Amino acid sequence: MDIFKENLISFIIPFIKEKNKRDIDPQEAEKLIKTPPDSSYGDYSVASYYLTKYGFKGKAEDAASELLNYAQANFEQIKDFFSKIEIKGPYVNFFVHKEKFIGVIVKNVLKDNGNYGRGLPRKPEKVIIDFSSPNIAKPFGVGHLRSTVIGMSLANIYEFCGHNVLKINYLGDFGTQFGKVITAFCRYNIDFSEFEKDPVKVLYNLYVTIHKEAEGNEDIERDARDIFKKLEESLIKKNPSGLEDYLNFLGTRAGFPGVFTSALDYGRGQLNINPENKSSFCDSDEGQFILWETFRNLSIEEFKRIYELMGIRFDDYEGEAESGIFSGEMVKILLESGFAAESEGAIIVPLKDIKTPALIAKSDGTSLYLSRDIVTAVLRMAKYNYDKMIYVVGSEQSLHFNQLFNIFDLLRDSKDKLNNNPFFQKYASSVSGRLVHVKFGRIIGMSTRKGNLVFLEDYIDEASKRAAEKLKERDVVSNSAGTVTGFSGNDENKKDIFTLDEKESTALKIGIGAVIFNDLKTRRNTDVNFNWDNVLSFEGQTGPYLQYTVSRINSLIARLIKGNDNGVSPVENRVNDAELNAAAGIKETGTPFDNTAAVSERDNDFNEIYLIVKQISVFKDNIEAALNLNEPSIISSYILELASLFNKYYQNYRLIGRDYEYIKPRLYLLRAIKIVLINALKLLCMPVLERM
RNA sequence: GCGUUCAUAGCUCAGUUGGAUAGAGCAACAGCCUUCUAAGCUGUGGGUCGCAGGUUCGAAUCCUGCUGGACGCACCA
Repeated sequence: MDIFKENLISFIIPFIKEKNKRDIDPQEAEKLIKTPPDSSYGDYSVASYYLTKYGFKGKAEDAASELLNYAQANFEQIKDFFSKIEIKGPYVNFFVHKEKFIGVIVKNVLKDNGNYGRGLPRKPEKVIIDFSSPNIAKPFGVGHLRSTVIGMSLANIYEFCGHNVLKINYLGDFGTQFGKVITAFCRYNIDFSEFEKDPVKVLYNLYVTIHKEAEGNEDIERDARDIFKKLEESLIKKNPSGLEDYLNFLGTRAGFPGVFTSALDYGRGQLNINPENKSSFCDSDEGQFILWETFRNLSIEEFKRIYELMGIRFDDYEGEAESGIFSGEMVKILLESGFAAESEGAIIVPLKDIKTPALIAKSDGTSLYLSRDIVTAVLRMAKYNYDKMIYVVGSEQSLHFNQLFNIFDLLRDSKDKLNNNPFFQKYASSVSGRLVHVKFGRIIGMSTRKGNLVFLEDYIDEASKRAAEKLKERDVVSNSAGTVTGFSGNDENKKDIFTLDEKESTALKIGIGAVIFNDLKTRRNTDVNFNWDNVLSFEGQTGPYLQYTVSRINSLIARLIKGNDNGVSPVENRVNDAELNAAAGIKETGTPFDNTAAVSERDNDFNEIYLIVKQISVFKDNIEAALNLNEPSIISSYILELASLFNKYYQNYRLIGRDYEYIKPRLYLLRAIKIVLINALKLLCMPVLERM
């Protein structure tokens, strides 16, 4: 919120208090202030419909004219900030002092720079964001991309708003599916040279093949389950400590041997498996365990390479295996305390709101997705004592999370039943109310030409290739004078500005930008209709458009500072407080404003500049909305609008050739726009380019 | 069948949480580069906000029903 709105809020509070005979705090009063749909109506408005909720009797129009009378009588109090008040039907519209508004906002942006828009919550929370979470032995597909970019963006947003964020990648490294992969690995012939080159792809193909074969073959399913059972048993045997000791360890962080505290601590497996020694791995439980470790590590290395490429970082890698170790013990506790019951040989937790049984153990006693998630939430509570934990997972898993959350509600509501297991009770009963499922829609209709799963890397490659083509097109521009190298002019600045390496990395960043923004631009809950033409078009509401806008501002600023050949003197490249204040028309001491505004209301570009600055001023509000709704797309829409406003301005008003006094405040404005664009792009994990 | 979720321009989507005249981008058409990067800008056309009721000063937004789509529903994750 800007100081103009703050001023208005404290201005109307006494009025409402008097009429309402009741205290009203600023947050409540803020809700009365709306932004009119068109700035010609004013900058802020109070719709009198709302006033009727505060003790005003009669028609809204009458309340409006009462407010107008009050405002006019006391105009003195706000005259530094507002220039005009108008009434239009039931609306009372306030017009800010635009020159001052521009000055103040631009100055704030330049002063705060990378921190512009940053917020400080009343109470910083410890927030765990669990996202990406790919399955090992499967390639990183576009399905995981959504979780990855939404999660990473949310992490950035929470951090920017002052919370303590922990980014966790919860690897799908456990379960019957690995029984299947091991079965397949041992059953089929492996092309080991291929396996060395791209192990994850080989493992994925094995999984696909065995999955198909298993459809008409009960034996394969059974074998896979058996192998998984032995895998889980081996893991438990290797980690003999009980849940109680482990929770105590996590709670106190005392030294504790034996159990993994991070997925990266797991064994590395055996990296030189070959046709000669393959059967020695397949034939023993220990060997199969080593295979599992090996597949895990190969996958993690592959994931890390892709994260690196996209600029994604995690604070911790965890794995389902860690929770799998303790799943059996947890189930036992829930059975003894009466939360769980046996049903058809398996163990379930009966829930009153959800009919679908919540399965927490299979009939063979092994763990399930749900049971591992229960354990994980408890382990993390001991480890981190989080205030909030966000799962960024597709909406198709809503039922799973509803079951999970309902189980923790039960554990809280009937926590006395856990009295016999205080170590478990301590953590499990406080989980409820802190878990959030941030779900997102599916990506529909994405397939390769062969109709298969699209690998993320191929997707990025495709986009980068397209970007490289566009960069190349710009190398040679033909015009009426013939063919010229280097954009459309003969300015030395622009000739051959890219080395070959630079061109390649630029194309890659554009490609990544296109891919990421395509996923973050729509509200996360809607399914994304995938369409190659849409993704590979870089015009309009796209990532490259935003990156281009930043590059364009850079280029313009550089030219303004340098001056040009037409005898225009260069503009000084100085930003210090005195300069800023002068540019903003602000006196540092005494009254907040003086009468000299740097951009004048008489300038023909004034209104466009004002609209840009107005958009800049609501950056923080948008970040807060994005945080409250866990919705990065709010920021996407926001910068698209800002970029569009700038591009319109750029196209319609020319700066080069104007005199110094005219250019200077606009140079500050350009810097402010750039700062906001970059801050926003960073929140969306978009690569920022200096030039393109 | 039960549950979750969605339906806004030809296509892809916004829509300030119930407010002023429903907005963008693609695509189509007509323009704008010897002067700040045309991945841009300007203009034109394009709407029964799925359908029917209800709630009230006021509904794309809230409630009910219907239609249509997506997803989920016992030992996968």
